[in-house]
Amino acid sequence: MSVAPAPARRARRYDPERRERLVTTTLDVIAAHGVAATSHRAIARAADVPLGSLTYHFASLTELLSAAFTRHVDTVAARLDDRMRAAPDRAAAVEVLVEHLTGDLLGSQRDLVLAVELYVAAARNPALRAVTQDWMSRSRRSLERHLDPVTAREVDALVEGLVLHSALSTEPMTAAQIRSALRRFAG
Amino acid sequence: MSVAPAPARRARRYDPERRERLVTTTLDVIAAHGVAATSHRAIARAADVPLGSLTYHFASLTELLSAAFTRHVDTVAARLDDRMRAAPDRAAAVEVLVEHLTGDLLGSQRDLVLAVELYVAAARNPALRAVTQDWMSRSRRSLERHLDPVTAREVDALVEGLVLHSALSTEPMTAAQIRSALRRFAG
DNA sequence: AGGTCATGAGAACGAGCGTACACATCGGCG
DNA sequence: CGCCGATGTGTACGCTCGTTCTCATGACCT
Repeated sequence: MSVAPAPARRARRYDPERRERLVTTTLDVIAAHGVAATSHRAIARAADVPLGSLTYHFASLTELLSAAFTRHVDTVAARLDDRMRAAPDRAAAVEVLVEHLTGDLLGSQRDLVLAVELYVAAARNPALRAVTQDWMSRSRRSLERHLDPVTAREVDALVEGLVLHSALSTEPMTAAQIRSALRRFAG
Repeated sequence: MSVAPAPARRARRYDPERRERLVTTTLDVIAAHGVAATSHRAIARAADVPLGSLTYHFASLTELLSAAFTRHVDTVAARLDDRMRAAPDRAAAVEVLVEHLTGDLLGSQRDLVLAVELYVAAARNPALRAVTQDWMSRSRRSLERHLDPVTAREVDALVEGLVLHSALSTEPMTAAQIRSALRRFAG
């Protein structure tokens, strides 16, 4: 008779980029299933990694969530600021904003969902609130490249509301409606 | 010797309003600790009621959450509509909106928190999304009493963004800033 | 070449969860 | 008055969770 089958121990893998990959996988899981469903085990499954690996690379789940959201905010904030910096004047800046909203955010459900999920999580988790604050201040600073501070703040709130509406409404606003709303404010 | 102490079974209580009380207690727990922390056991503790009582009155936790949010939305929506209906003209309606935002929503952290928590929960729970949709459509209809549909929709999004900003920002906008933003749009 | 230690793997623990269920109680109706 | 079904109570089950721990492995340094 043959020996009993081995306990199917997974082969050890040399994986120097694992920590990095865990961050991006975490963002994927959040986008797909929400923060509430983002557990160590869900991430481990998605990254095809043993459970223990997560707490080895990140002291706690909160730390991992924070790292993931920080990366996401960095990406979006940098993209917005690059575009705003490139805009020659106020009118162009408004167009940039329209494009930013209709093209990137509303275009990809992913960025939209991540934004809302971050808002949610931050409401109860102080560690994540720092990330939200960072996002808000960077966003506002980008807007102030071409708008006065008062207008910038108001546009920022409007944009936030548009994002939220589009994420939750069954009939999101069209690009034309968004352009009209922004022009009314800052055009 | 005396008999062993009774197993401390809680006295049965005649409590005809319990179902009703569970709804309001659920809202309290959500406001205090967030939807994510709102479990059967947390509600039972807060309402001083045994665990089994919750599943007796509500078939599932989702059903209880839905009932609670529905009640909250009804309250806020009715209050807003009453005030909008009472406004004689567009200018008065804008003032009503300012008061609605600065006085009620932003004044009480409670309503603010409940709004954000509902947004969050609805993003993943279809049963709750119906409640959000109801809130959005009723809110928009109230605004349309004095504003044209396009403006109403934009103001609605702006208000949503203002609520979100105020819920999460460490330096929320002042009443004067909010008034200025709304006037700019609909004044 | 050999030893070491960062890294990887898997099992286990204790807690909290939603839900189901068996049993106790009693207001209200026949 | 006597029962019965609506209501109230406590416990148990099966599950998932975050975290901890032990042990294996092999890349890198001397």
